[in-house]
Amino acid sequence: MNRLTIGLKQAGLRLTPQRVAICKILAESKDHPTAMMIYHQLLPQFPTLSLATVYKTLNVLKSMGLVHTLGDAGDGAEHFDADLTPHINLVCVRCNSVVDFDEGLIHAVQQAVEQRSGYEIQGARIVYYGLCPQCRVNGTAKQQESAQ
Amino acid sequence: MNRLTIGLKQAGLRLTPQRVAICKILAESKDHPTAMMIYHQLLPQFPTLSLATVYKTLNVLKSMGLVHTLGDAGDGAEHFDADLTPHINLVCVRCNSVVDFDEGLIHAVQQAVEQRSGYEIQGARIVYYGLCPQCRVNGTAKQQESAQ
DNA sequence: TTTGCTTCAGAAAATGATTTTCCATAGGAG
DNA sequence: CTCCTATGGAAAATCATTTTCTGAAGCAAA
Repeated sequence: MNRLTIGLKQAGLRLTPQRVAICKILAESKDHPTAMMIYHQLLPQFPTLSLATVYKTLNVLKSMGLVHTLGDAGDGAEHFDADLTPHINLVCVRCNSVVDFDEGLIHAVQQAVEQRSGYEIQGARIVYYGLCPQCRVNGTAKQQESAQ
Repeated sequence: MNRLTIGLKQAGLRLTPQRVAICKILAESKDHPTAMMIYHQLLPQFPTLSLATVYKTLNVLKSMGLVHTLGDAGDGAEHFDADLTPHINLVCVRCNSVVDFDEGLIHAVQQAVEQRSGYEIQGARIVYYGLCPQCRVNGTAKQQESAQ
């Protein structure tokens, strides 16, 4: 029972096994999964699981503001992030990995933006993309040819 | 002849009228257009223009690093940004508008990230989303139902 | 428990953005 | 002028995501 399932319950939605499982993956994973990744991860456990169910649940969580979307990481699919604390995502353009990164300065940035722009800020998507340390070293051929 | 067309030429690509026109729109527009928006904007001028041509050109520019992509702004389509200087994009979740915002602090953020993460940073996507001042005031119904 | 209403998962079809394929042509090199 | 490659356009293909429809629970009230 984590923040996500509690949120669903408080909203009056049913805690079905599928939803609980999806929430669990989101809450525990550090790799910012896509709907497809969640689907495959749960298939052994729920052989009849439908991708539509995953998408529906993710959209519910998103519309409730319980998860954020990062946009695609070069693989053409939407990545989800259950970590709502302001943080930076580092995307490697070669291996398509996404990792979190904490940088205290961004709190100040958000404050400044909020005050100077007049926007009512609901969320942020701070993504830096480039080569991760590992791919910088490997330097040569692409590790995965990407899914484009 | 702007930075984009020069870039295409230097890469040995032909400066066709279509490409020049697409570059022109990218270089001049402030509203971070999608492929579809560019397509419609050019249709009067090039009645036989194909969406595929727009996408191909945009992908060329993107792979050359001459434009950035912002991810979708809530309308399910990729938005392009020809302004490569580090800046913030503010997305209004109600009217789907995208505006630039300058905040000096982000230079320091990027420096810090680069040094502490070990990543070779090639670009950034810094998007804050929420309600723009106008939509905060109007408060009620959606202004535009999306740009499809 | 039984009745009736509402929500949900799943399958399949639909949608819509983006990409690919194929072909005729325009431009440049020699 | 001739060859060769890059290009635009039309149409088909892809692929992620959404919608529709249906039957099966879950829940409330009697």
